[in-house]
Amino acid sequence: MTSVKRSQLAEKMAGEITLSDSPGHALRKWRMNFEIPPGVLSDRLGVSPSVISDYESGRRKSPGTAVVGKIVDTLLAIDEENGGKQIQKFSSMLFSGVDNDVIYDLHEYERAVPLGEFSEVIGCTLLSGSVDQLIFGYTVVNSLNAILQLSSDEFNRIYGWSTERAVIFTNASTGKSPMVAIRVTSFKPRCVILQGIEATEVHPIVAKMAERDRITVMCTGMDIDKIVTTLRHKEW
Amino acid sequence: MTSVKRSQLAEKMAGEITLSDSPGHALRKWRMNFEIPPGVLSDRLGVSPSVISDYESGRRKSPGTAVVGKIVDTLLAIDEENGGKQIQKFSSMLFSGVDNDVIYDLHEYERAVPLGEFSEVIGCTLLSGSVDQLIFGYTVVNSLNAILQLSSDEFNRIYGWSTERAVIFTNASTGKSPMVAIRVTSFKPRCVILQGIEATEVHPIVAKMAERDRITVMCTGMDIDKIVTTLRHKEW
DNA sequence: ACGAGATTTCGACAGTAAACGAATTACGAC
DNA sequence: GTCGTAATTCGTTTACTGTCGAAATCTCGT
Repeated sequence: MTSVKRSQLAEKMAGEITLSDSPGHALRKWRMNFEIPPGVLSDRLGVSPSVISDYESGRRKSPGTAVVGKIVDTLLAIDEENGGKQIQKFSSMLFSGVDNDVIYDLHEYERAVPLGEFSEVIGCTLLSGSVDQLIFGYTVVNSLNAILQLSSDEFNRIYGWSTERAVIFTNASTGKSPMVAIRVTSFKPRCVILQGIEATEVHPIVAKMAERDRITVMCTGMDIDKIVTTLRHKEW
Repeated sequence: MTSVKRSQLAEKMAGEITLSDSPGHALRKWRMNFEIPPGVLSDRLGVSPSVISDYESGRRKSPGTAVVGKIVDTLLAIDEENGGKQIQKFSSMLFSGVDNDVIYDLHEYERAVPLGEFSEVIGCTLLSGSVDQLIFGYTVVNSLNAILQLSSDEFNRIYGWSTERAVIFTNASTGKSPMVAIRVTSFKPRCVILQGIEATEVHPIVAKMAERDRITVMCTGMDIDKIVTTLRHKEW
């Protein structure tokens, strides 16, 4: 399962390293935070131990994004194999109270994605509105109940960095509650996708509410894990 | 004034760009988010416009951290000059509800900093505990009142990424309230610094409470903006 | 205090990033 | 549709990254 925590932490680490005056020190700091010896890291990266040492000592003043990314990812991967203890430790610093339990996945694309294509790859049926628009990311909301109990401040977080996005509600029964949740807040996503439900099972009021906020509504029966895997790794 | 929002956003941007499969696209995305034309960016960076284009088109597959950092910083600088509209727009995504008003500054160092040196550069007088230890960062808390109203979840955020840090309370009167705030929570910083107060003005109970949690307490009369500037840019 | 293993330093080198500037193409305004 | 400005593409140069491997150095356990 793709972890929001993991990618948030990765982003924080990469950001800190990249902005640092001495990326080497930042790199070392994080490796030490994860309590991973240089040798283990270099093994996993398939490079000689001297490489790690060279970076950390600052011999390379401005390592490329590829290297930084690979190192960050490897640190996290090693930690995950050991039970994710450090990721756990840092997770309280991320995303305030809203985490995995509520948001199953949240992702921003680097360019505008045509909603038509997006919906196609996850097998959507159009219920209302137009598919002819662009989105920049998506959010998969896991538990509607949990969402309803969030403070408005926290709620806004499900919108990530742009409301030009699709919000996917898992295990919808009639689709009414998700639409109510959207209705009562001021931020409107471009598109709502109801997962785990057939077009015929959707409550008729859903289309009405959607039109009022000019939101496109679709449904899909595809398994949620398959959806997430597809959406995360798709090259648009 | 150093803005927490600004550096948080910078970190997010840099992280996203660094971890991206195509840093060029991420770079472009952010420049466009800020609505800054390539020419303006290149001017500000003092490079030819083709440089920007080359990065964004992906001719450089793995730009160095220095370049990414400079571009991110320049985008933010240009936005700030235009009133910080975009920074504002994105700030709701950062740091949940806790922001500038409460936390005046928050910073993590890349290596352990001796508390002795740290306290010396900001002109501290030791009141209780030992100066012979290491810290990894600091937090400047602006308004004690605001702090007291935070939820525990939010409160923990003042600890940043490690409790091995100094927490500086501005405009202390007797130092009692800050210590109470610390007392009632489970996370303990290594050191509390009371700003804007003389050693003789500190309430005697402060030392007692500090000993109980084994926290070093100091005070300083140095101006808070000077403190922040000093601490941010100091090379240890 | 010794030695094995881990870590760091450093010379070498191939490949690529960083930058320029000229040539080309795209985009608005009229 | 044409002109002018802005943006992109691309050839070229220089400097530095990315990597190795050998040698030097550090760090523990006994």
